[in-house]
Amino acid sequence: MDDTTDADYEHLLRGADLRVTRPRLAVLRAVRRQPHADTGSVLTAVRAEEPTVSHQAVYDVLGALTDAGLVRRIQPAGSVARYELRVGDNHHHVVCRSCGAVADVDCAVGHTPCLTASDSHGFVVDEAEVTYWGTCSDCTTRPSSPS
Amino acid sequence: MDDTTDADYEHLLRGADLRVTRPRLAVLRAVRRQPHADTGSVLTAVRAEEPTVSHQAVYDVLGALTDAGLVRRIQPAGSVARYELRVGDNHHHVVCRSCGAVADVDCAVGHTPCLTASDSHGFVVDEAEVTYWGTCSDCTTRPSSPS
DNA sequence: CCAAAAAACTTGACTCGTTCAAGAAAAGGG
DNA sequence: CCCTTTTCTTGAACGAGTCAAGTTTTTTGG
Repeated sequence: MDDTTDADYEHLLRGADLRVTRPRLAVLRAVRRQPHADTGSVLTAVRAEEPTVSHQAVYDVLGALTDAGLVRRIQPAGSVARYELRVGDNHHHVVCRSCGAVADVDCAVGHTPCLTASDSHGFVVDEAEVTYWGTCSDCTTRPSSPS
Repeated sequence: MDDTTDADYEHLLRGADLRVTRPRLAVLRAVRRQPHADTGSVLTAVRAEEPTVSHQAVYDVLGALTDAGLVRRIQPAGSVARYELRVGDNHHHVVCRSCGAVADVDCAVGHTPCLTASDSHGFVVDEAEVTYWGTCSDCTTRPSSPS
């Protein structure tokens, strides 16, 4: 399905004027394997392959990749920062109020749905982010039982 | 424009089965005066009227009022929690990427716009939150000049 | 109006995601 | 292969928010 290789990630990094390093490749692999992973999970996953990578390196890498537009950072209210590789396709997220699980949702309307705000108070708007809130199927089935 | 009195707030609180206390009234007044204020600002504003109120009380009160649906908590990525009195009218927010300023935006489509996600992966969705990202007029005029 | 029960508040310590700073190591151009 | 720049390691620090124990206030019922 997604057989992206390290060579592909190299091209991505170079195209963004970023040096190719082992920590960065490991972070990209980790985020691909676990979409919506938080920094801690990425750190754990990275260290499974590269045991010497520091937590600060992961913060730096995720920041650099986010600035370069190679990964997307989301942060639903009440959650820590989470990262994903799907970028530039205007998709949104459903978040479970009870367990915090996140899933992707393709935009209902198709393209830049509610993008044009009626009155944006002088703001120059460049993105509309939609977050759906609800309860995931696990939490619906098994009410009030923390993971 | 908004001449809500303490008596009105009393009714609101009692209607939500919450006791009427000086800290709660002070918090409601503070949030009315400064929509989108963060907890720290609310604390400062409250202490101008009630100097002995603890920071924990403000956290408790804002939590209780949020649970009761009397105030709404928003938390754009990269920001601390902010609170507002406008509740239950399905409005959204524009957030300035550079200075973090927040303004209200009435829903472009009118009512529950993108609410129906195309495929919600088994989630039971009860709310669609829209956040517009951009640059406020101040930051457009005066580029890269921190407040 | 007073007392008892429940809810709310004060105080102070603490957690944890994230950032800051200084120096060491690695990447890439010449 | 060396030099410059970027990136990474190490370790301390910051700050929003939470936890816990004990006191005060609100409310209800006598």
